Amino acid sequence: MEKLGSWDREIVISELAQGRDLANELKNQLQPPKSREACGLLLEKILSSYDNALSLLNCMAFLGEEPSPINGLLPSASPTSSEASLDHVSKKRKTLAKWSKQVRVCTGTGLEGPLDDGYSWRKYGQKDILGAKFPRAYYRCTHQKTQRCSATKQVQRTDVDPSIFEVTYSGRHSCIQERLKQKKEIQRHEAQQKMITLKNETQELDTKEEIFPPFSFPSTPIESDVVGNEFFSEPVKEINFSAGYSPPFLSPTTSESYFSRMNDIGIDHNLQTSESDFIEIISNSTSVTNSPFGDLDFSIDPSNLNTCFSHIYHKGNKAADYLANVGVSITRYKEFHASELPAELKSINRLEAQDIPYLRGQV
DNA sequence: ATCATTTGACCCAA
DNA sequence: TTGGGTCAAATGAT
Repeated sequence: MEKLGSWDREIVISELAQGRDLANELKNQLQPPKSREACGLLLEKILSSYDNALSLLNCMAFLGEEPSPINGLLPSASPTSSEASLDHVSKKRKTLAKWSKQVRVCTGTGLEGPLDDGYSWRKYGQKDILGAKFPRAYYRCTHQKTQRCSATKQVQRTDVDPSIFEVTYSGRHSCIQERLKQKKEIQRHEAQQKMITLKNETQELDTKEEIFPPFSFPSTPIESDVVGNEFFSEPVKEINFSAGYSPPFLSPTTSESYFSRMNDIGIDHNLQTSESDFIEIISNSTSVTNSPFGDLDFSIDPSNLNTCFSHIYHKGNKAADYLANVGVSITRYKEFHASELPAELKSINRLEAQDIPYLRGQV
């Protein structure tokens, strides 16, 4: 009988943590109140995050000794738990585990709602169901043939509330996208842990800056070591991209450390978009642009950028050095805050090492 | 040309 | 026999 694997645990923890973070973000959005759309979108993401976590827990409960339905989730009527736990039907084709969840469609946001669950599916059928207003659609994993992935799902609009879809999953993914997804979830969790560590380190650095004021040359071996080792020479983790998957222009390591460091600098609460979304954006934009952070600047709220940049800029040499290394675009920032931009940055569109006064002589 | 979706036909368990 | 699930040819999209 299938047990709760470590990656399952990681994903559940990650989903719940994300839900918590999004809820916090929503709280911040409400004081002062922001757009209704932004709040609605956040609510959808929060609900989706909890849905995913609960689905996983429900699935695990179903596969385990005691199938106990979890709040809001509906274990499928077929196969029954007794059928699933008994193997005496050896002649019968082995029935796959099933689990359902209800997904609310978020209209007007451009999202496809229940169909976008992180996997790629191929529709292979649709049936009118007796007594149901809406037809049931049948999907199988896109990689069923190439990778023998047996995952399928059925999607049906509920009669009572057409904005809610019931999605019934059957079978587990055994394809590459599943493994990549697992890896991504684990990385996200690791990044969160790392963030906490780095935040603590930042507080130590803040204390040091009281001794070494901003915009001074690194004057001690200790400070240089901190800049060189802690900020820019982080060991590179190995990510193996399987055939058929094109790696992003920035390696996941780069993007991960980017956010870790952004958080390290202390601006995580000012970023409107979550770290995972950024990773998603980076991955998705590979075919569109070759420029690092090509479209990324448009994902950050300009008002937050203001805070980010002023915060980063005034943090001194380490932050400037860091920004120069990541090559952050400040086009968007300039559009909205040209008057507040430090003189050194006014004539440039992309922050480079030579744009940083303290680094100018070194490149 | 390739891949995805649509949809009527077919299969099979109940 | 019937309803639900799947197949596969036709069609559509890129």
